[in-house]
Amino acid sequence: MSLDQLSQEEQSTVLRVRKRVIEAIGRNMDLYGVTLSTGHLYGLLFFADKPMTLDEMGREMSMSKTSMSTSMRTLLDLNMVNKVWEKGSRKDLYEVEYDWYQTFTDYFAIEWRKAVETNIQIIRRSIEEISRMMREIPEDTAIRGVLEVDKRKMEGAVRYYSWLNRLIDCLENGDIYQLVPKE
Amino acid sequence: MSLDQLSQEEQSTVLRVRKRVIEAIGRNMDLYGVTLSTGHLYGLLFFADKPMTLDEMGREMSMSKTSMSTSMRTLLDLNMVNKVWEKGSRKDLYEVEYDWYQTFTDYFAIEWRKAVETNIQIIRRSIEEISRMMREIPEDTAIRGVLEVDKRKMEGAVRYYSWLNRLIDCLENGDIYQLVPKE
DNA sequence: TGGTATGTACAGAAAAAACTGTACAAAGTA
DNA sequence: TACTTTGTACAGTTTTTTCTGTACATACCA
Repeated sequence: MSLDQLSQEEQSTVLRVRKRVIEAIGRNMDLYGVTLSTGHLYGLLFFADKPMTLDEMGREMSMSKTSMSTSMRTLLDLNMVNKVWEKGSRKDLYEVEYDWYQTFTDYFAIEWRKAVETNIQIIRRSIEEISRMMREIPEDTAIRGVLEVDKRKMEGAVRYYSWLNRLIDCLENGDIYQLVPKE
Repeated sequence: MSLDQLSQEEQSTVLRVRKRVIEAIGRNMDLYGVTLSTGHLYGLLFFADKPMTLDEMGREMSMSKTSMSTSMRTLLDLNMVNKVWEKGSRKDLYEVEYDWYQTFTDYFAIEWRKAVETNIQIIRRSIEEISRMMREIPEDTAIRGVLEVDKRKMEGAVRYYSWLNRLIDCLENGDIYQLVPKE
């Protein structure tokens, strides 16, 4: 059901309400590391009654096509919007992922998982290196103590990262809903 | 145990290993919305053997004191570092919060909670407004359909936010460790 | 109380990021 | 095949953010 079937006054009423919500959603999308204007684009798409093309968005947003294109790329990479295929149309169509639980999960599965994996690898390698050094150093020397402390700190970090990994697993496989049901 | 008890060579070895880890930690701190250089400062503090003052950090970091001051403020606000009081010293002392589980929880309790609360309030108010409008509009009109759809979308959002709120509760009260034990 | 050390506010400079317009590549259509 | 249409790469511009240095407020000390 499209907006242009409505009277001028009705349209502006609906748009005013939407705008406030779009603003609110967009403003907090920096938690996902996306730009305010990308957030607005997302909000626009959230209220769209059907998948939209870049041109349609441009009509409502006063943004360059290039900007919109890169914004959509960002949102696609985060699985926050989906590309929809419609035969007969050459244009790309976008629609928001309305399953926000999934969106939340994907964000962690994508961004946080990536960070965790890199860090865990770097730290493990560093622990290895330190252990190797320690084997070649006599006991009760100053450097041994320093290495010991550093190593312990890094081991703590690895333990935390492994927990975070398991937490993300629980998001992905849905176990989290046992503890925190959708309602 | 301080580094300057060690030989030049030993020091450089330790510093090389640390630097790689600091780099890794700092690079991914953008997930918490903090700057790369703030991340480096955090990393420096992570390996420090005792709470540090701004001047001590300045000696190792080549950053202006102002920058460091604001960085520390940011990290304090996120509960990622703590201010330590040591009598006899006029200087502020900072040390990292080594409980990273707590750090993770606090981040959500602070940043995400804030976003959720604002959005939930704005959306609830908008739902109210729409409901009020609908009561004054005859059935089976075009605008009613539009309002209906918008309302349903917003109700979905509220449901998600309430879930997120409960998830953050579970982080704060520790219930999360039933599902994902620290090990 | 005056003197000194310490952290931060503020304004301006530097750096980074976001945005735009053009030019082009890719893919569909006749 | 030539002709469109559509999305994106890229370089340059604008905007935003981060960083710095100075000036100042605060708190401690003698």
